[in-house]
Amino acid sequence: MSLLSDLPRDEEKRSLHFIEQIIEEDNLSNKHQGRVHTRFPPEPNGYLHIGHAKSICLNFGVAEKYGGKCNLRFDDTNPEKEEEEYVQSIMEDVRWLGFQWDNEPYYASDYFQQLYEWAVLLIKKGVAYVDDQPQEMISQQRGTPTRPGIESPFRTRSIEENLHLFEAMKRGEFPNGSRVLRAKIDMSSPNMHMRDPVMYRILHAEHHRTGNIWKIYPMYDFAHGQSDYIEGITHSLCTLEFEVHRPLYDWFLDQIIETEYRPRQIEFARLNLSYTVMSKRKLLELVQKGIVKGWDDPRMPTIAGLRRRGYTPASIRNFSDRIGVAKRDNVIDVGLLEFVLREDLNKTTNRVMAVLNPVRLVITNYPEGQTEWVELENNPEDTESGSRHVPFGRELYIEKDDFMIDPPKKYFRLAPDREVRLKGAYVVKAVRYELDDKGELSTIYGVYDPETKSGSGTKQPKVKGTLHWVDASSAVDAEVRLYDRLFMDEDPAGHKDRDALDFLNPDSLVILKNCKVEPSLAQAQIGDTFQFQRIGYFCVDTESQKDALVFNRTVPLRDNWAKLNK
RNA sequence: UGCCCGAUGGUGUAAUUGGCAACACGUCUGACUCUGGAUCAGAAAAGUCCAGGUUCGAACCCUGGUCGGGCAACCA
Repeated sequence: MSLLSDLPRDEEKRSLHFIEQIIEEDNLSNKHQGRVHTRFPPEPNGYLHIGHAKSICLNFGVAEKYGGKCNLRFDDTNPEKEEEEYVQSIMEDVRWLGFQWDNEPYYASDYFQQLYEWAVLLIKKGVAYVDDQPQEMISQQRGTPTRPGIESPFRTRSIEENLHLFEAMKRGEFPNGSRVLRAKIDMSSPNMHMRDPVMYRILHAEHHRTGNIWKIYPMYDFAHGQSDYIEGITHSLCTLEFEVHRPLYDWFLDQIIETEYRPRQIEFARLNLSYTVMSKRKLLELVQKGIVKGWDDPRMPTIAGLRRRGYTPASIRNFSDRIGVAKRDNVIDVGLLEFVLREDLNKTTNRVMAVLNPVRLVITNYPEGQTEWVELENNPEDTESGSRHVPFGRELYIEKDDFMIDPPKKYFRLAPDREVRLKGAYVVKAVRYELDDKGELSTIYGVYDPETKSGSGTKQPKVKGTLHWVDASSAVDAEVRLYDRLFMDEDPAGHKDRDALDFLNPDSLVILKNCKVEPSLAQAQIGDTFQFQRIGYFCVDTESQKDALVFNRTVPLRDNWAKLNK
């Protein structure tokens, strides 16, 4: 009978977060005739980040769950900060995450005329007035949280004068900052936002959509609720810092609404991620100071950065799902983000062989000049993925870390007189090694057992370790960029006396130029993702070229050996 | 020292709205493994910010504190 019983079984069992509870109560009481309409309202003044992703998943997710709609609305009421470039990137990011907004994108700027008319209405009702005072004066008169404000001398202006002045403001007859339109509410309200808030300011600036038509622009508070109202939004979800704005949101709506319908603002806690910063201001600073290479630098928590890093839309949606929605401040361990990423990539990406820090391994009893093609599974987690053939020869590259002259106990890899399995090929034993003039390991010499070929069916010796390798004669060179967290502090922006930039991780990017990858990777396209066997997940960077491959490390594999040695 | 909001294992989120505090990540064992990955089995870890009260029974209701966050842009 109820909507509840229409939900799929597993959804039904899962407990509802507080916003879903509100929606279901509204549906039960038929508040909006069962209608659910949300919106994601970014200001186009920067790139979207993982925190926005939470909001996107929430707004679109809730709409989808209850058979409703979700609008994309650009909150573009401040022409001085907003740009078309950001509009484009935001649309791209939302689509990439896998969401489809209802209709065309909406813009608060589409409502400028309507908003203006409502402002005139408020003046006529005697609840808005033009203030001629300079900004500093108005700010002074506002008082403090603990001391009431005082009323502006222009507060009692006649309606006619207000109308004329506001008209003149609109016509552009006054310079920036010379006058504002204010709501006449209560200068002694304990809520600072109710102390005659500014509704309109004069801005002789070019707007990215309306050009130079408007000389006055509405403030957020005078635009947002009305925009929601115009679009028929039922549940207007925003972050906690807008909680104190809610009385004002409702007050403006009270002035203009004649219908029973009205949107409701509901606040939830924004996402905080450990070891990173999330404010647009800080992110912009990282870009402008050249600490990262741009908004889409793979170390950035922006959607664009995560995408370039190799994150999948599904992993971000799962993440958003697992972190939940509540009202208490939170700091999510970045490890959770990495967990959902690996969870997704493990199931979906093909395994390939790549040696990041190569050292030569010569198999002395393998025929010189011979190459054989060994078969390797593409993805043991996905039976559909098939297999491929990879060349194997007398000279190979293996990982420097996979050989130790004097290994500790529990080291399962290659060492003098020790045997390991070369993945998909043979068991080899190291017999001797050479050092270069700097004392660095240069070549390992070993012997293989022809009887031990993978898949040959003969009974195999037990070896402790399996190594990845690349055939030296056919290996392809590649550059690999190892990314790590940008900050070494768990909460870089959370220190009163220190700047987040004090905690930068000097090793957040390590570039490896001499990597050897299996020949099939020569065909890899930008954006392709792989698991480099035993190392981690990697993707082809946007800067990669046909004969100058560049891979980004998306996230390393879990590594118990590394943990043991910590 | 005004107003608003919040407080549950290390982290995050639950608790059928007053009925044995659960799930996930992380941590630690062990099994398995031609990825020290994955998978599987198990363990430790909170007695719900504090103090009172109501109740047969309180994480949940009441009172008073404590701590944390937000609010004084012509930003959103």
